[in-house]
Amino acid sequence: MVSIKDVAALAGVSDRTVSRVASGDTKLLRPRTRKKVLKAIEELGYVPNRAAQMMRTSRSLVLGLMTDVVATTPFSTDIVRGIQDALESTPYTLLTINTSGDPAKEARSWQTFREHGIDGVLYVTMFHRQLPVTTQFPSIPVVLVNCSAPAHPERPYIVPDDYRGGYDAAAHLLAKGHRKIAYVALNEHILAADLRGSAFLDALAAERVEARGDWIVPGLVGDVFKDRFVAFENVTRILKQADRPTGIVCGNDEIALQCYCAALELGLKIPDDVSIVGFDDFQAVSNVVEPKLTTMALPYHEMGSLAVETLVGMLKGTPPKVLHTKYRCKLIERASVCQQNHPAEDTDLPARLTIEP
Amino acid sequence: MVSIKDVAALAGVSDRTVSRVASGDTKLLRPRTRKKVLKAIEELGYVPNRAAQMMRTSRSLVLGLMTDVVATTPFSTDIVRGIQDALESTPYTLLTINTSGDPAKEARSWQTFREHGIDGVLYVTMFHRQLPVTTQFPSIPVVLVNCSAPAHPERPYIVPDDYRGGYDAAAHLLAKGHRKIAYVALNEHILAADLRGSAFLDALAAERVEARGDWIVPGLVGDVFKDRFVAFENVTRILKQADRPTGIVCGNDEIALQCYCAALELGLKIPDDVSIVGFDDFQAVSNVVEPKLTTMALPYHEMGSLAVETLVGMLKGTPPKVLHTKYRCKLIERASVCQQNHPAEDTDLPARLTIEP
DNA sequence: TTGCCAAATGTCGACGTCGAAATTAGATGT
DNA sequence: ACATCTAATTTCGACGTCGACATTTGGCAA
Repeated sequence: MVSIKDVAALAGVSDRTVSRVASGDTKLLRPRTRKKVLKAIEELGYVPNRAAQMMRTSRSLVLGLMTDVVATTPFSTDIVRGIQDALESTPYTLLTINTSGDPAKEARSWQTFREHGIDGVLYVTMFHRQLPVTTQFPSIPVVLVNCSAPAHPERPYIVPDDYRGGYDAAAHLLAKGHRKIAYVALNEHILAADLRGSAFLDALAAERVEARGDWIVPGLVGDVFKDRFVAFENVTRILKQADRPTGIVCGNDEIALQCYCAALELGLKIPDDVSIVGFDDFQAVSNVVEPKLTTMALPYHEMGSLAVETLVGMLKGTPPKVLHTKYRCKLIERASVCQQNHPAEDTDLPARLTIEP
Repeated sequence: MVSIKDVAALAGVSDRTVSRVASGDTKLLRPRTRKKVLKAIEELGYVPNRAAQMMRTSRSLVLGLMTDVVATTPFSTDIVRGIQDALESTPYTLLTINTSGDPAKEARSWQTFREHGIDGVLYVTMFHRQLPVTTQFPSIPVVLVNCSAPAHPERPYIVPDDYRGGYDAAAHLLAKGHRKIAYVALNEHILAADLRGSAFLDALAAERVEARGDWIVPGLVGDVFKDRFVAFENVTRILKQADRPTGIVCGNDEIALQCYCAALELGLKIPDDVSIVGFDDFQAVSNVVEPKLTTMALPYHEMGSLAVETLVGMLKGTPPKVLHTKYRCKLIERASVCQQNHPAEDTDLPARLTIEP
């Protein structure tokens, strides 16, 4: 391994001078010396040794990415992409560990991070959720992404605004004139399901539209990670009714995909007979189905970038401006929703609606 | 930072003894001493310092994962999962860098790896492809995954057997009695498209089944990473013909999804009117569409594991048993293919077929 | 009890880097 | 030419660990 000393010998200067050149310490260096050293570095193919730097400075310039299954799962890979993209403009590198959601493995991972002298950690979960109070964090900077830790209010976190996203998804159908709207929910064990579900109800209530109980059905059942899709059956049943909804809000894009299958198999046209709104903008589905899916995009990429920005800021000593961020979702309008000119008899609204602004 | 010396002081032994305990060097240690040191380690929360270890031993116990976009793309995340799972049983950790396919970034990444004293590298591509001859590798152990480097025949690689997969996919439909089979191809710029495509033709030829030119259509067009799906239009056109195929082999599962949309919209039943075989077993699609998709699974997880095994072996000094591995694909039978009892008039086969075994 | 040997533990130094402090080179003014 | 001052460079040492080697300990046979 070629070290700073080899370079120094070749360039005819002291090792300390080489160190200065290598770390871009331009101020106290004569251009002539600098050039001489640069040439020697080039010639020998010298690369600084991070381990040695770290021993000296006790900073590793490595960040830890701890995920449950995010990094290996299709859905939230955009968080990772956002993180990596943002890391580009920093001196940090990323050490990735996947815990598979196993607490024992998580404990071991923290230890590994400590061994590596990780400067800070991005703790990312696949589903938007609250961490159990038992979750412990070591005393290094950590930014939570897609999850919050009620037991650790001092830890910054970044989550999507699922409530608002759910609200806006329903509102979109309402704005397009739909009044008969079904909702196919995510797995009830997920926080996002709760948020989006109650937002759906609130959005309908705000417009004085009835939320029919038999039109609110689960799309996924069973334990998280072992759940089963049931959207197809449930939606098929609903769409077979003579009086069927003209629009469906789905808990995610896979559920929307099952709705597509159900609707199409029944000979219904999308969006004319049924309009469908997805959630997640999971491109492998949303941009492939025909007609293309209108869906609520989760701001994963931005969340990842913001997380890096926040963490790097903390490492510089700048506390985050906003400790807890709820990132807004964005509706991606494609072709699965149409304007609904609902005939009078379809709208079963209280008269007072007419005096609404 | 609590070091080996602090522990030594507390336990009343020399630092060297602590070092031995910490590295699990059981042989030359009295159990009593060991226990004493272990207690001190526990008490102080000592964690070995990898940077120091590395300086001493000049091995980092870190592997580099260099990807083009794999880690951030839904399709081949199983490779990463396979890698991470296999890493579990080794002392290695993973430093991840994503090059976005940018050669400049790739060069920088190699440098970063060198700085970190990476012991070996897993070089993974999203698509099965051949690396251009311009691709350079530094002189450390590297295992290529999902790609090969004709210019570097000494480098081990692990790729899927796309040809055989394509062959078996077509053979499956043939075995089920289908004789009128269409093929919707991947983007022609991808190596896998080539392999699977020619395998399709060979499989049909082997059974003396005609491969109709107008039933072989692209499913994706445009530059890789910027391509556009055209399977829907193309398949719709084919399925509208009076004489239409009873089975379709698809270049991947997303193309299969477009076939679903096309077939269902035309009022055709899957699998009774059209049987469909996908490729990739991209679960977010294959296990969600209704009926569930029969598809050729790429052995991504196994490829990742084998890559780690190979690399770790190389680091131990064991050269890989097999330098270049083609991993077999596996057909996942679900519900999108049915037995086809083709009437005599449908088969337009040369008479000599009757004398085939 | 002594002597011997293997087992157990200790001492020392170097890995590559950079902070602090010390030294030298170069510029400026007289 | 010389003093003075700043800019540029060098010297020195320590970070935590473990390999090589040195030393001590404990057990056991004579």
